[in-house]
Amino acid sequence: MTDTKQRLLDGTLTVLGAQGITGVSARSIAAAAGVNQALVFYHYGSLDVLLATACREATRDRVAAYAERFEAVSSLRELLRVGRDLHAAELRAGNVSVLAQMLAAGQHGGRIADTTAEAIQLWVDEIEKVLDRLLADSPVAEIADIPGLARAVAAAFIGVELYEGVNPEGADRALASLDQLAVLVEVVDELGPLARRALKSRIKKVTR
Amino acid sequence: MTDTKQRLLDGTLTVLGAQGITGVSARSIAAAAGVNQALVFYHYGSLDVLLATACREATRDRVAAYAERFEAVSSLRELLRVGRDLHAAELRAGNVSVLAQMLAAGQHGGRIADTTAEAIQLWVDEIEKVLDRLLADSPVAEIADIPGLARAVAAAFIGVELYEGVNPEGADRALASLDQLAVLVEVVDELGPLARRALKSRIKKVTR
DNA sequence: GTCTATAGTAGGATAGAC
DNA sequence: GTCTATCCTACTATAGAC
Repeated sequence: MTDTKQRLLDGTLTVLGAQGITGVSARSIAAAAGVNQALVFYHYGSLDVLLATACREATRDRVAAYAERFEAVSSLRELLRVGRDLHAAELRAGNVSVLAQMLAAGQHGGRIADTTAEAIQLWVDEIEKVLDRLLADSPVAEIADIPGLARAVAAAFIGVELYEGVNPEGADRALASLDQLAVLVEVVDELGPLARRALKSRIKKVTR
Repeated sequence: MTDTKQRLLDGTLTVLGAQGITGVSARSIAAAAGVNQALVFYHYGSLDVLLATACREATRDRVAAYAERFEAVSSLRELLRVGRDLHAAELRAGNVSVLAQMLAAGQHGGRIADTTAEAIQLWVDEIEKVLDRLLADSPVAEIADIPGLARAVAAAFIGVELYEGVNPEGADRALASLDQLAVLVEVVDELGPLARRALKSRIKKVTR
């Protein structure tokens, strides 16, 4: 990967973070990268390809950077904790909501949509592994589709990232309330075997 | 409200739904509205104002249209049901994710950000009323900040709307898993007074 | 209120010198 | 690989006729 190609990828993330998808252009990206505008097309052929590549690489990097922390997660509250740390770190780095911006841009098919779906899947896979591990013995696993739950968690996280952009206090409050809720989930999950058996039988009755 | 002003508002929603925020321009909106491009500026002064107005009005309309259904909700599963119906109806109408598109566009302050925050608040207020009612006697109310929870629900819903755009099957699966999860919540919520008291005391212990 | 016309600007993309 | 220069298109916004 030549220096310029990489600078263009970095520049893409910079612009997405600083101005959002509406601020993206070959010129704005090249300016952020400190290179000539024509090089966007020389190296990537089109803006779409550059955007898609930047999204894919950035997501791969972030997922890899957080893989260890995901592996160490041993409760739902910790999973939320990792999510909040991730959120805070991205905020500081200015890389906020790159995925969210790409999602908005990719609502109508095409390369951007495909790439964004793949990028989200990288996160979903990580979350799914964690949920599999955490919920294996839980009543939750009896009734809920874990891969579906992982998708819900990823989508919800992206929604909060976007919400943060227009209402930081509201987003913090939302995350705090989820943390409080996670306490309840853990308490339920730590019920003794007797209560748990009662719970499972009730679940069976309701879902039958 | 003159006919043309209204047509421009409708046209704005059409373009946002069909092409997303990146497809928005005075020309594309005027074309969708079937009016002259210059009228955008005659009636609204700028694109930003038109976008903000359209978002505000559209959200007001949708919230008003669903107010009755929200009032009738008597369980978390029903709340989710209303959300899914809303989601499906907007999908069919092509009005999908107008709020999500505006959120993406409003990530960096300005009129769009303010208007979007206000629009989301309209949904949050409705959700909060429902949660207040549903969770009044629940252990959840003991520990969780209901307004915060309402914000989390609204943000998560928007995230799923966006996810739907790039992965419809994934989004459906996510919503289905939440429905399954809601069963668990209801079962817990319907525990007898004895079990509930035990739960509350455990919660006190954990949160102390 | 609505139209045409247009000034001025920004952006995608390419050609060709170096 | 990188640069300048440029073409062409699309956009915002305004002026002025009707």
